[in-house]
Amino acid sequence: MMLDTSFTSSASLHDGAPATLIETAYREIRRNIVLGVHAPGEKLRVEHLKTRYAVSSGTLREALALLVSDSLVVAQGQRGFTVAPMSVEDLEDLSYVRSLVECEAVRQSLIHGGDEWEGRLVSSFHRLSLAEERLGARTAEVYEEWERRNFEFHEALVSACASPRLIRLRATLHLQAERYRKLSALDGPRPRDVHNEHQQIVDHALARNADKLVEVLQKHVRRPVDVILRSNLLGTPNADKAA
Amino acid sequence: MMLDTSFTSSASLHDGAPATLIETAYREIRRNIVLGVHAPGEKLRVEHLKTRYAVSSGTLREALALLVSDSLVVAQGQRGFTVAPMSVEDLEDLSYVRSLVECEAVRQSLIHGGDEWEGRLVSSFHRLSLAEERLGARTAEVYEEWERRNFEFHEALVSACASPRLIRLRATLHLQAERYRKLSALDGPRPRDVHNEHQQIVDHALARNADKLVEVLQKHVRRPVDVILRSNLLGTPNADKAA
DNA sequence: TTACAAAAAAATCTCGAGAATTTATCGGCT
DNA sequence: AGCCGATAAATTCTCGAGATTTTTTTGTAA
Repeated sequence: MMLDTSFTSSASLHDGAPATLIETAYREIRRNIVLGVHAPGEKLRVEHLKTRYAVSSGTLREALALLVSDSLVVAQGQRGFTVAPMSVEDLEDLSYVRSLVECEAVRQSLIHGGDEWEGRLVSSFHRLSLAEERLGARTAEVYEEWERRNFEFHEALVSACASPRLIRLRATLHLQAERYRKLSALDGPRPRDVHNEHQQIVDHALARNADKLVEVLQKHVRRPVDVILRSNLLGTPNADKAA
Repeated sequence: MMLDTSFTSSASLHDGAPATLIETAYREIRRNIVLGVHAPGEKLRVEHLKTRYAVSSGTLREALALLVSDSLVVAQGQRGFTVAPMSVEDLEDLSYVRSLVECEAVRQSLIHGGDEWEGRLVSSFHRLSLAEERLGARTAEVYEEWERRNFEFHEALVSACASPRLIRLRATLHLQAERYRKLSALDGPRPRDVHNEHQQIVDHALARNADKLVEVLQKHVRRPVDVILRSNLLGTPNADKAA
């Protein structure tokens, strides 16, 4: 059958076998959740989605189950599936855990990384920079390509970490942050700042300066929190507390 | 229908709705994987398992998908499901990540924990101690009850941590370690030592001595590694290196 | 004897329909 | 008017059979 998935270079989670309908549906739904087509908190009714994604209920349920393991969908027995809600609290929590995991992974990567690792890092940074220059276009395709290369850059950064678990965990958390990142990009898109941060990351990494690197990385991870808090996107529950 | 699951007090993952067949199958299979009924690396053929667990293929597939998110089962598209392999490397990796997560969660718990938290901790420790005294019996029921209370104890320890994600992550990792813990219990079961460690954990926690607590906890988490390495359980790949 | 290729068997993946449960609607009562 | 229970609709959960793919077996040739 071989559906055209147009996912030739996607180095994403749960890959290795993009040939099943489950996998295809999984990716498509995940993409639509990240893009906001399926809003946070929205109920994902199997009966409706099966027509949208042109698969049977069983297939769809399995795809949704995969999304549950990514924490992008929540399932409550006998009451169906729901898009994972977004909130300031969740973003805080996510950023906190990300910071913990990402920083530790980077430290390990710095210890074990050799020449090939540096090569991968520089290479992915270069490709990311190229995508950054095209961000002015503001089309969905361009943004998604940037997002993909951003993922690959951060993956390369920790790729010398000796712990497969930590690497996988980092990837999952990175994916969860994507929705928030996209939200924060709506407000103050300062690609220049982001580029500078990435540049600093590379520099400190190549200089093997772990403490400086972690410092920048922490700020980098927390950036969406600050942006979203400041712009008051997302209903801040205690926004009226200032009164 | 309401099958008798005999899981009355199980405070486990993916709970909240144990009323579906998927959930029931999920728990049963998980239990059998942890108990070693389904050996590491073993292929989980849906056609065979559907008779064993008396559910249809679709239901079984969904239950297996849930186990994939627990990292107890690995799925490779178009080639079915397999019990996650066990190895010294994996144990090292798991213990490393567990140590990272568990220690951070405990530190947070120590910061935020109040009187109710101390109450939960003392209470769960007491119940765990009671179960420890019965461990001489060496029956499966007694061991499983101990394992359950051990889980609850460690959960209570981090229960004041403000990060839901970190708490859930800890629980997942704890579950993954269960197979190795059971294996290490086969060799040198020194319940007295384990009890002492738990006692120290409680003492340092109540004394709010974070550094000491983390120190003990790290040793505690790494214990199975030492035991399994020493007894040479699991095929140590370079065991013949000593020759 | 070993290697290679085609056929057979087994297993997975996929589907649509039926049973059980939850949610919404409507009528009656205080 | 507002609340509560019964009926109806919608949705989820579950199943077994059929289509694809993978694995094993078998036969043939070098």
